[in-house]
Amino acid sequence: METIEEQIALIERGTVDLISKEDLAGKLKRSRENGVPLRVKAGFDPTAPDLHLGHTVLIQKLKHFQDLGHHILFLIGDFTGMIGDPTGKSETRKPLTRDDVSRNAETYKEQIFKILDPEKTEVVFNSTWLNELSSEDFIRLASQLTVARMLEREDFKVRFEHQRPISIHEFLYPLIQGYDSVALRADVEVGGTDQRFNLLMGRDLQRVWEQEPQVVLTLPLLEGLDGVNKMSKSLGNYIGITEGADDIYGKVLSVSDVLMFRYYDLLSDLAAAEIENLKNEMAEGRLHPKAVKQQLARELTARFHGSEAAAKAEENFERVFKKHALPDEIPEKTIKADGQIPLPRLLVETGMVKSTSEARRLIGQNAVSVDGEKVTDADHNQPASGEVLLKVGKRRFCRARFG
RNA sequence: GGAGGGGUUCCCGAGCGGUCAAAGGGAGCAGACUGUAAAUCUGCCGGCUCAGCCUUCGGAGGUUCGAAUCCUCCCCCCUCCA
Repeated sequence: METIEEQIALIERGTVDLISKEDLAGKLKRSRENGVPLRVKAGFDPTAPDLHLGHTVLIQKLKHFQDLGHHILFLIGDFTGMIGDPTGKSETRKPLTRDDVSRNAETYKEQIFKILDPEKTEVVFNSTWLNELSSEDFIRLASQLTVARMLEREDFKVRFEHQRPISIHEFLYPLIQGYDSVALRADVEVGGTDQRFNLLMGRDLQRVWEQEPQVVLTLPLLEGLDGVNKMSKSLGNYIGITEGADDIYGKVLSVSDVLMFRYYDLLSDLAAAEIENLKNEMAEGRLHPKAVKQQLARELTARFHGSEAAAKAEENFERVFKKHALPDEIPEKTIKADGQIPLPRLLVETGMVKSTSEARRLIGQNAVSVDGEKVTDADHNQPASGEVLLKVGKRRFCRARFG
């Protein structure tokens, strides 16, 4: 069994803030003594059930706690979802229906249980207790904090200074998130660095309710594939954890060398020393950057698809991009046509391009081949018999069968 | 309640009666180069039966030979004053 120090080391790894280590040590010690696991809370937005690697930074951390025997409270903010975490530009969201919420919750479970142990994870919804609060309760809650305290939050402060609007309800978000910790009697809350203020709010409110303040842990936001913006679905720079093995593998490999080590630090299960070692070997020219990246791609692909699928994805990748051969699985489409069919139309019907205009452009750009032969004439008519192999760009393949 | 500023193609943002499918940037796509990297360079980037045609500039009407550009009404967003 791990010593308290070893537990702290694992928990602390990769974190930006740990408030505070003393509190954590105290809680771990007490947990050990009376055999009661710590209650570890993390909140998630009910509207984005498509998890990507950015979310897994946090989930991996929860896994660490779980591995140490603690209890995970996976909170779905179906109530707070109505407000939306203030960013200054987001509007109040449309309330989700009960059906939406439960559907999204199922999707969450499907995904997080690829990493977390369902037996040791409790999924909770904050509407459960928040819907019970009366207007009076809300006013009492709001009376606990001052406007000045709220304005300490970076986002509010900046907007206030620039005389940009802050809606009253936006103040409620941190309050409510903090109150969730009270309701759940959380010992620890984990979140992104952008959540620091909200997480600390939990400590303040727990003190008001005469609970021991939770330990706050923040984790860095993972950069997306572009290496600049944070990974997010709306920016399209993400690797979804439900994506296929080939896609995950390919996307990891397309990441820049600088970003690669960021991913190593935040996502890999390798010990910090091993990562350091890889970095040195590469710097000294003993390891090719691509080999290092491939190792990461294998690890992450294997996490969601198993090592066998990861190995296969690597094989596929090498075959398609290095030897310019075909992937082992090519989507097939049956196309209705008699005699012949204009090539742009064929490309649209197979779903490889959005419009005939786009098809014409791509043909003009030397990006289209039929049965391995480049076609450069946009008015080309394809004889519609048997089947043909279509290729657009480097990675779009389709086998069209005429029927 | 009063005053003012806006809504343009995926995003930001120019345009302010014809030369506008609409500058510029970003994103995206393709080609070159590579390690499918990154960076860089080049091209594309509304649709179609594609040297031509059709549909776009918050919505609906109107003026005009001609409107994203002018007028009217409506919807929405923002700022300031109260």
